[in-house]
Amino acid sequence: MKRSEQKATWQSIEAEVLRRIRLREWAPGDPIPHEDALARELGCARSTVNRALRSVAEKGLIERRRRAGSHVALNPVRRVTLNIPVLRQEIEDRGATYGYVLISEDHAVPPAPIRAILHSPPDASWLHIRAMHFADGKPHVIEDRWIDDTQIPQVSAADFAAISPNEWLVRTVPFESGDISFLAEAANGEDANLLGCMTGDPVFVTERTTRQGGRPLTTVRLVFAPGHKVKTQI
Amino acid sequence: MKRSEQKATWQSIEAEVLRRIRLREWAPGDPIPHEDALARELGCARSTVNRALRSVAEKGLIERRRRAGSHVALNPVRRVTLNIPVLRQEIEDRGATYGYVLISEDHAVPPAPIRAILHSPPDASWLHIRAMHFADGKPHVIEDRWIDDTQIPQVSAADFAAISPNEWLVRTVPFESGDISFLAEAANGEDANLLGCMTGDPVFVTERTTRQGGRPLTTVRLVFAPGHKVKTQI
DNA sequence: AAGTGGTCTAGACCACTCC
DNA sequence: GAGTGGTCTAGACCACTTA
Repeated sequence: MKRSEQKATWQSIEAEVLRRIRLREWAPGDPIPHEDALARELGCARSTVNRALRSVAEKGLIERRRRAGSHVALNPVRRVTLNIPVLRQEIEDRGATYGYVLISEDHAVPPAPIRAILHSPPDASWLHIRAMHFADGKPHVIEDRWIDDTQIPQVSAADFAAISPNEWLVRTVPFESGDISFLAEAANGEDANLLGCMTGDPVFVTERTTRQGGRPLTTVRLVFAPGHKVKTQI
Repeated sequence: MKRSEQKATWQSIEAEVLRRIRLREWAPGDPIPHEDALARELGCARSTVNRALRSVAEKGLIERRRRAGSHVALNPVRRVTLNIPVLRQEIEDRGATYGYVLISEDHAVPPAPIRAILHSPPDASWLHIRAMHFADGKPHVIEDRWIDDTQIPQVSAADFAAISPNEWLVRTVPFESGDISFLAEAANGEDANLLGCMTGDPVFVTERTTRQGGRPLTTVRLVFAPGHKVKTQI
């Protein structure tokens, strides 16, 4: 590899490492050369090798541990990144016209399954909002959200007839962590009615809970109209 | 910020940047200080600032362009990473016993929708495999896969009665790129029969196509048993 | 044309782990 | 205790953009 090369970039180092892993020059479970050794072999600084190997590790193809070195992963895990934009953005990015309608807004005690998610006592009342998002006038998704307005007092100033909770929260409330689930469900009567489909039709559902300092701030259930697909690249 | 500090780490710089964005010290759309300025202000090297800002950019909270500088993103996009392990691994990681059965293996011309995905001429024949994966003896997912065995000749040596195409391919075939979709569908009669559910039950479906040098190598459709959830952290 | 982020280098120290 | 990856630094050059 010592031809009339340009300068080695970390991308080129990464490509070389990926090549060796793909061709089983370095087989699953094998240790790979240390950063120092690779730097010498490939004619670059150790930090360049470090940058490349970090990228390979992020892809799940090698595992790195201090003192133990780097090993080719035994169980290569595919890591996929999903972009989750604000719903309005998602619709407009597809060239469709965005529409939004508030369905209901009140305070209520969440049903048991929601309480479990929120670690909420059986008598605590949350802000409950239901709304719909449209693409080109057609129902796109139902937003069913519970908000802890004791933790987010500014919420009382929000006008959810004009801006969706989805968008308001993203723009207003800093969040720390959360979890997301994706699942398939049968549309219940009310969902079907709102989405303009038949009861029992399969619908794609996203459940998301957002936390701050370990405490749930809000949990939302998004029920997408039949036919919705989430796509991404590997 | 010039108290008796430890040395500034890129994580601490990142935390400070995130704090300023959250508190709207730097509002959406605003330009943020240049790397040089931040390095001076926070008392560290520019490369440390660079490392921190790159991390913030990966999270989708700022946009960086040469010459134009870094700006707080107008539409913060949540980025979520999904881990997609080999099916066997996924089941065993949950503490369940993995089971696998080959249903059918033959050569056939794919139906039109699959041909479209594969950019396959109307008369080309592909290797078609159907198989099932079990968790603790219960049907977990149907694997319905088409493989281009002209591009993957080694496939003739694989024994898909003993190892699933899913696992064999991950372990054997290097891939370059691909795409994944997630959707909800109604179980058709055959799927329902295999999964032990009712026809029309909502099922979570994953469609994945893998390419090498732009050419599709394989496309697979995974039909999960009702109740399946994909979970991840933000 | 000029300014900003992207990257490389060489050297250094440190933190974590495994022996 | 020793070796490996993790990170910081100071300086440099480059690539890309936009003014």
